[in-house]
Amino acid sequence: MQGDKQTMKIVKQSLEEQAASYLRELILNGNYQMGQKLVESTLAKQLELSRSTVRMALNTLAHEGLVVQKPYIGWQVINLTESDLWELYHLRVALETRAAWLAAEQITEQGKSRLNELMAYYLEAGKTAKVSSYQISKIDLDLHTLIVELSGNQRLQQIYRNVANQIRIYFNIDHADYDLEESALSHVPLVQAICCGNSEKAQALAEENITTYRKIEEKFREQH
Amino acid sequence: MQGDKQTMKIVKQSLEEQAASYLRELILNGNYQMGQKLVESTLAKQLELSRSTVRMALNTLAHEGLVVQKPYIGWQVINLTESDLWELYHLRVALETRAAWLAAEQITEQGKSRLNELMAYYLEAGKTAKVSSYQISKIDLDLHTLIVELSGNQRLQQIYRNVANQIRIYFNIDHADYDLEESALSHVPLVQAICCGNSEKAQALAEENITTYRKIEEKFREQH
DNA sequence: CATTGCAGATTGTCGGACAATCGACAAAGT
DNA sequence: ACTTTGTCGATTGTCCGACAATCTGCAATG
Repeated sequence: MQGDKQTMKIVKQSLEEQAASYLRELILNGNYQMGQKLVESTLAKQLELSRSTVRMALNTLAHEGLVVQKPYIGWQVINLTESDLWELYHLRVALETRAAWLAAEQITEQGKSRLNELMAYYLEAGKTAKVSSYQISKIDLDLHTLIVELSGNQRLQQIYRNVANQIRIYFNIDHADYDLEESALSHVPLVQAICCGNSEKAQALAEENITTYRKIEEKFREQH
Repeated sequence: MQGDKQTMKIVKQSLEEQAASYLRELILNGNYQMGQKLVESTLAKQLELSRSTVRMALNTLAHEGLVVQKPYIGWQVINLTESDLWELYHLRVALETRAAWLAAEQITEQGKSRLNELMAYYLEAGKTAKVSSYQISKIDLDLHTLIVELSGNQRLQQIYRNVANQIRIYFNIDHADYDLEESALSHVPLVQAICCGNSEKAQALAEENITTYRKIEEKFREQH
């Protein structure tokens, strides 16, 4: 009634969406192993939903690339291969470079503050110590996700989210140590370029920035 | 039994897939208008399938961006707005530039011949006369689709297909005349760069090439 | 030892049922 | 006249149960 916003928020989520979100989190948090079988009827009992609803949720996750469906055999959590990582890496390059360009092109004051805030948090965290690649990838993805968000392109954002989620699955099983501070520092020029509205430079830096992650891809190749 | 390949091909497509393909073609060929309502029960009768199966097919098309679903209201063919075209345009840039880079990076003899073959057909068709944007977009998309295919990145290919399909919907209602020959000629340097394995140049040319299509986007803006 | 055939498990598809929600219009109240 | 409320039809959301189609593994067969 007053000027304040009403904080009341009605959650309107279909059961299918809720089931999909639930399973998505389980997969992303590593509760399921890569390639693990998911049986419709079993999940239906666990979630106390009908098989149809579970099936639709799995369908959604399949479209997001988190699970795969083999006809008459079943669903299973995606099993990332070497070539999958290669594909995801190049998709990231394609999407993030354009996102950085767009973000720089139309950056606002609000956007700048959000970027700098997250960057500051990133740098602060970097001072602590070496951490697992899981955490480094999380905070790194947060920053890149923000850049994608600032691109203002919802379709790009949606696709990027799916790509990023698939990458997160891999980082769940990679527990090597990386230097978080070095990672944080390498993002500073990119953030600056975006805030300055220098789109060409932002694009180039974004590409260069991801290229450093190629090390991880190569490391994967050695292991297999 | 002999050395020849057996041409026997068992079609193994679920009813859902068949329904999705059928509806997809209807939408892409302009049999439905943008924003038209699609009723599950009506389609189920038409296709002689159960509502569940139709629903799953519509779900697939929704993930592809061809239809949208509003809870408790229904499904409808996507209604492309100005901002949708803007999003799609930049997605094309992001995907195609990387695809061109990748294609040039790993082009094979077979790839070269396929490219040159299609390019020759393109140039030949260009000599005929002015044609509608529908046809020009079709043959143009064919070429770009081939480049994306030659990138060897299946995920990129999949996403590009969805983006291209959404763009095709718009070209169904844009019947202005364009110069096909000019369009064909503008692609020659790109094809050459890819065949020469000059990835950086191919990337730059791909971006420049799509930029010419910005005219269409601007034209759309004027109309609305 | 290779092939065949069978049984169990799981998915693919269907039809029906009922609740939940939406849009629109009529009815009621001020 | 205007707003609010109630109602109704249409459509989707969800569930259930049933059966066919298919895959896997293993036993039976030759």
